[in-house]
Amino acid sequence: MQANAHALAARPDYRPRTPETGDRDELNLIGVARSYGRDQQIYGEGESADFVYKVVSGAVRAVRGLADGRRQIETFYLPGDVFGVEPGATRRASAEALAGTTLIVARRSALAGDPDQAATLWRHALRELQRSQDHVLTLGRRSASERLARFLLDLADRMDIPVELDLPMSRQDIADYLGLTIETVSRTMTQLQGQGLIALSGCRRVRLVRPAALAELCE
Amino acid sequence: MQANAHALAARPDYRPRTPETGDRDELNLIGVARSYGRDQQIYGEGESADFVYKVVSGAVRAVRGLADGRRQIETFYLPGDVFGVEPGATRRASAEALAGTTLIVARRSALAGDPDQAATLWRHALRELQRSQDHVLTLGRRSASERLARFLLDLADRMDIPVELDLPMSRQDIADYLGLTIETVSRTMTQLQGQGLIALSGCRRVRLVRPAALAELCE
DNA sequence: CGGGCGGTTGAGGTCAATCAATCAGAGTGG
DNA sequence: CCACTCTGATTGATTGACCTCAACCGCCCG
Repeated sequence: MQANAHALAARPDYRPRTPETGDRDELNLIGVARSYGRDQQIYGEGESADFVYKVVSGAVRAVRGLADGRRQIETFYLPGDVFGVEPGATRRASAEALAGTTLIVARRSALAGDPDQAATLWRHALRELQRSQDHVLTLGRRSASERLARFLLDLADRMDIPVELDLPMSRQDIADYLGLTIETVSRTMTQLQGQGLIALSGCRRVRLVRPAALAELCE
Repeated sequence: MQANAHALAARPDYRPRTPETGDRDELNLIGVARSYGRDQQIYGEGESADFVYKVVSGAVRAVRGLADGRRQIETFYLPGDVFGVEPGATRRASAEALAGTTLIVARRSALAGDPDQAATLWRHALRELQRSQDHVLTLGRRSASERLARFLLDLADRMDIPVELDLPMSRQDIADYLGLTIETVSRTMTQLQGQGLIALSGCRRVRLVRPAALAELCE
């Protein structure tokens, strides 16, 4: 259970992504808390989309798979994030806990009535759209090191931890998020370390030594 | 001016993208019509986001540029599509007409009052999120030929033209949308033609000869 | 006929993928 | 405490898909 589970304060940053939106706003989701273990599925592709979720602690990945086994992680959800709103009635991706994770679960239909909650849900969805569009830019036009630099900065920003971060996901997850292979992620990580931009202590613990230089990498 | 400017009928398809959402719903945007010439900018990155738009005829690209000149097209807007809703107060991408294009323009603030229009706007945004997520999957995990096949099928589906389609965009636009170079797009196009999957008559006119085989390509 | 623009084709280079081996850490059991 | 194993991460060697640079083509228009 971490301190900054939600209500992250707005703050200046070397790479502010959404200066005009302030920061994530609170959705006081009325629902029950549920806990999930490592790699436990929260819902699967094709299931009916009856619930929305809010991350209290832990982290979640949204995954889509191709028939031949290729896998793309669409996004990671961190504490404070709301997810599970779909355009249609069924899930377009599956959601899986990265580690011990607790969520608040609410019926989607229960939110439609409250205009306040509906508006907040709307803002969350637009922010997810924004994220997805950033992701498109990253996958379409960036090199491996640019992708990784961006990923680390983004994660640090979202977790509200300026320099020292504990990756909640495996190398494979990072690879599937960035459209790379696990080997390339690993190589690029050590390469960034060699350039003195980051420092690794154990494969999950990353210190951003020169965040400004990292930011420069992805312009 | 084409026949199917909006209100595309729901119909079975070899690759239905959103069976449960039916098809795009009508937003009777109250506003003025405006016309734009080829490559004319509708709005630019960083400008304030006061208006929303609906495509009546023609087509629009949403573009983001990196400092070194790399360009990513986030999406194309076709007749019936609504665009211009942003998470924040400023534009995150610029919008440019592909050819002669007419739009309906409305103040965003004017829509907030009408709950009906707000709900439709909400659905459009969710659909755009879905598109963006499909785009992520395409860019992250697909080969050049898979990307192109998917692009052509998607376009045919959206324009409601089963097999014979007139591309409203240049090779460069396609390349910037698919995260490829113009040369690779060109080569892949002739390769698909060589395999008998498509037929080109002039570089803008494409006939999907074996759409099922194309669909198979992207599984 | 010549020029310009968008598209195609070709040759060679590069970056990330693939294939394969090794390493590090966590957990288990003797 | 020390093997032993299992899983995830790293490193190395090679391949291959796409990019880069460059020439050429075809069409439109003056």
